[in-house]
Amino acid sequence: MSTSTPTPPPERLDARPLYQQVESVLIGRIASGAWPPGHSLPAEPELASELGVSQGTVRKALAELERRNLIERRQGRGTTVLRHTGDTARFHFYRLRDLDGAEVISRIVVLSCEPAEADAAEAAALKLPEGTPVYRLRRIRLVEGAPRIFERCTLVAERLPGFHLPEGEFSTELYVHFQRAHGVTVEHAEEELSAQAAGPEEATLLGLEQGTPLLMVERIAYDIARRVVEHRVSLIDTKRYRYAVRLD
Amino acid sequence: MSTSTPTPPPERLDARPLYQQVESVLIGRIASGAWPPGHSLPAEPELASELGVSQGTVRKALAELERRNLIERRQGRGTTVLRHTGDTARFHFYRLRDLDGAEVISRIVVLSCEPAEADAAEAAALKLPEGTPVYRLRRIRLVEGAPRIFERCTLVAERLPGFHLPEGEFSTELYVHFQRAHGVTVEHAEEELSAQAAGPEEATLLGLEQGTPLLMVERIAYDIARRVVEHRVSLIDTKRYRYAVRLD
DNA sequence: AAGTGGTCTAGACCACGAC
DNA sequence: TCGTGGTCTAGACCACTTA
Repeated sequence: MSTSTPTPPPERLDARPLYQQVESVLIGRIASGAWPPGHSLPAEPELASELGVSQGTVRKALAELERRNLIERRQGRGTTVLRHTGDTARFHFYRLRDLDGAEVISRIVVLSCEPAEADAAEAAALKLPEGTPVYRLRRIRLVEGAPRIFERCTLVAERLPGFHLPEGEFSTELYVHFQRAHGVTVEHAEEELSAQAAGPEEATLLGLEQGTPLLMVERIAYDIARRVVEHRVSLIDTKRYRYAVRLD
Repeated sequence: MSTSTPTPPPERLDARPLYQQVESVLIGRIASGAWPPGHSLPAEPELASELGVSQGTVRKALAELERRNLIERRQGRGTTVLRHTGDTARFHFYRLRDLDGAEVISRIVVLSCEPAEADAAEAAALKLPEGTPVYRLRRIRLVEGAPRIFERCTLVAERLPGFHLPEGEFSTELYVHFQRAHGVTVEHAEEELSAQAAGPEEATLLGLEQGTPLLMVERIAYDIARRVVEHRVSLIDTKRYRYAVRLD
């Protein structure tokens, strides 16, 4: 018989490298809540034998999860699923700095919070059909007592069923609340920046004259499974602040 | 004699892991020009035996260089030092997009280019002493024929000795020129964004009324050795454009 | 002292690209 | 066909944390 006939596709449904498959399994356990924030993962050799791969392959998968800020690895202590604290949420998603480069501390005041259906603009931004159930939030951020940022947030209701703000808790960072109350971890976001003149509403709320230049930041936030969670428009008075970016 | 006395510091001048030391050696060869842009690196096993480490250690160092966009690795072809093309320079350092998210093509017009000494503001931004020799550049970027961006660039003369723009070549991306003419590769940059009202000069050059909101981008650019190379202030008319950022 | 992740090695095999 | 980088394994030893 012919020995030159190559083996036909041997039923492999997994063209991806092993370490990427391991990565997917681990992400699934985190995203599903099987391994909630704060959970300690099994040791590397244990994971390796459970999944039937070598420790090196597990390590490569864990390294990628660490790069994505989903887990924390510490020599001697083990590997744990990262918890969104106010600090980490701000560190990753709050780029405002003062003129000396120091982090800007702000206090949040919620103006309104109500269920709604996505209008045309929101639907386009979220890439969801018009009329999709959402929650609309309007907030102000005060820096040293003065209103400097006006935010309109649109939350995807399907991702955050029964969303409501904790009683009297106005100042919680949204992403910390998403994780605690809904098990939704915001992993990354895309932003588009431009300069806009303050309109009547912004001018009043921020105590500025109409036409004052404001930095407009339009954000779309995604969860671990890369599903869209939120659309947010922030209008920032940057007279005394800067939005910091690192390019590489 | 006592066997419990630990060996005293055995003359180790290299507390860092081996793969980081390998990384430093390779970066040195690139930064020094020994391996110029486009150069093909020795194969991994060859590098390993030359440096007296295992191939795995070399691979870990190369992975980090690849992450920093200094080299390109291709299965079957080998590893080469990356060359700044107009495309790569723009991809990494030019974040402007139109309202559909498509890249914005611009044509550069140089208004002025002259040697000078750093004034107080420039010195502070570059973290160099006042009076440090620099070159000052003023440029306009035209999008579809219309002036949309006004840039003031301050170049550190020490990094770019004898800097001058190629004859008649007004439209070259600066970072491509830096690499070709001076062997200086810009690796990363830090930017601070704010909204500013157009002043008289910007208004005239961009054909706007004074007071029109502009996006101000202040950039500091660093070379491979993380030395400061350039300070740049860009004023952008964002009526039809957005500055795109990804957070993670 | 025990257990964890971090480093380093050695070697097998695979997939891709150039010749 | 050969040489390259990509994947995967197995195992040794180190450094850190906790108890």
